[in-house]
Amino acid sequence: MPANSSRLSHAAAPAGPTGLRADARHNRERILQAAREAFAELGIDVPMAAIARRAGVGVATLYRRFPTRESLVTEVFADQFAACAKTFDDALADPDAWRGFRTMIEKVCAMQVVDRGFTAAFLTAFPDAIDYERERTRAERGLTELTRRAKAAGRLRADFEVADLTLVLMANRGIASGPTETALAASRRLVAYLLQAFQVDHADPADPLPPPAPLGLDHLRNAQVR
Amino acid sequence: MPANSSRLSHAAAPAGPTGLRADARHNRERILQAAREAFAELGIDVPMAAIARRAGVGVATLYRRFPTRESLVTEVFADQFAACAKTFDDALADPDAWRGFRTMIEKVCAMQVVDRGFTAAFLTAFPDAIDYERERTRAERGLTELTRRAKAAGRLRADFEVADLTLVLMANRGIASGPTETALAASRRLVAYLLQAFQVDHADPADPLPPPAPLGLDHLRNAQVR
DNA sequence: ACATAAGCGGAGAGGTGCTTCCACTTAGGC
DNA sequence: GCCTAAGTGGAAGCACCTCTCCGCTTATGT
Repeated sequence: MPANSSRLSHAAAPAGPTGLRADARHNRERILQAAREAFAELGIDVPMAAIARRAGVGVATLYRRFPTRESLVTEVFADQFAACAKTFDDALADPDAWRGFRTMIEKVCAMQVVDRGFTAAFLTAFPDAIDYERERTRAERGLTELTRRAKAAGRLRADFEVADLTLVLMANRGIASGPTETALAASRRLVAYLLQAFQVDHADPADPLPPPAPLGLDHLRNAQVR
Repeated sequence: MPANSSRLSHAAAPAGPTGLRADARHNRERILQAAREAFAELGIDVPMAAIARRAGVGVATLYRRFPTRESLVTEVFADQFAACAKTFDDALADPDAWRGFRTMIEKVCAMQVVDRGFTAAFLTAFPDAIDYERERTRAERGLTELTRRAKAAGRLRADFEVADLTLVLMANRGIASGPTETALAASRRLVAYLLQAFQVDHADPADPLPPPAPLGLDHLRNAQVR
């Protein structure tokens, strides 16, 4: 690749961020699809080779396109993020503050169970993936607002903290093993219990909650749960 | 080792199950101690070599004494089991059925958080470790009785299922990452919420729980949570 | 059609953990 | 003190995963 620019007609192509050859672009898609499936089924730790095999390409191709596991995960869960963000927006748009709050929790927890690795990707988040950072801030803002509104509507107990949402996600994560159907049923029941406990008329002044743990969404990082 | 039994005075020794040479017995203790620490700090997946190093013995020694990781875990968590069993007994002995039920949950959850790998050992349980099986049956019986009594006392909601206790443990397991102090605080708060939801006066007939997931204590097996 | 850069796959280097083998050391009964 | 079986540690054989290098293939503009 000499700096000599006498003829650059060749490498021109679509020039955009997707300036890939047609076949390469196609392969990229296949890899993403394969990774999506593999992550969902086996968790984010699946060997890169397994993804490559499933995609029908060599490992080298995989690595060329996504130099790090992180970059692959980031890309794969991009739309999952979008879905998650949409969930927040929907919740915020709901005129019934409590219903918004409630369905938000229910939906996110279901997502978490159905697609293993989603949480890991979203919250465990590789610290330096910029987009994640942005999304997370956005998420945190939405959650705060949802909480505020649900309290204002007089349905959410006053001693509920935004950090408790992290608590829910972490707890729900513990549920996400075993066959999806079972896990989903378990998750639904757990969430139902928790939502009942979160309602204002269930707070018992004679029996106050222990202080909230200092948990931010980023505390799901050290995912070492086994 | 010729079958010739002309002089068997040698290999006699204490003959009991602990018929080990003094130094070997000593090493065995050191291994157990090291394993206990390692499991608690790093989880049950710590490399065998790490345990050996910490114990100041060679890997071979470790493997000779505990041919499988399972056998080591079984041995290490034996007393932890005893503690757990005692918790059940205490709970059953409490004249206040609800208090018994409640403190049982609180204590077990705390144990689960403080000593990672405890759950894994106890519930994930290697299917064939006989003692575990027995302990688990015993545990299940105790839990059933505790549940029954708490309901009879009119404090525990009627639609609570014994399987929900598994739910609590699984949820709590999701909490157990991060520094112990934080995890403990989080766990305490989660448990408090759940206990409130479990009380009879919080059940809302207009808003029934989703059906319980078919979870037995043994469903914590496929521990792949990450 | 052809030249050329882009793309490709597989082999293999390097790292980590599990488990076994084997030559050496040592406890402990005589 | 001596002898022997019991015990020991480290090295080596596997298996698995990550990531890179390199010679071959193929799309694509002219």
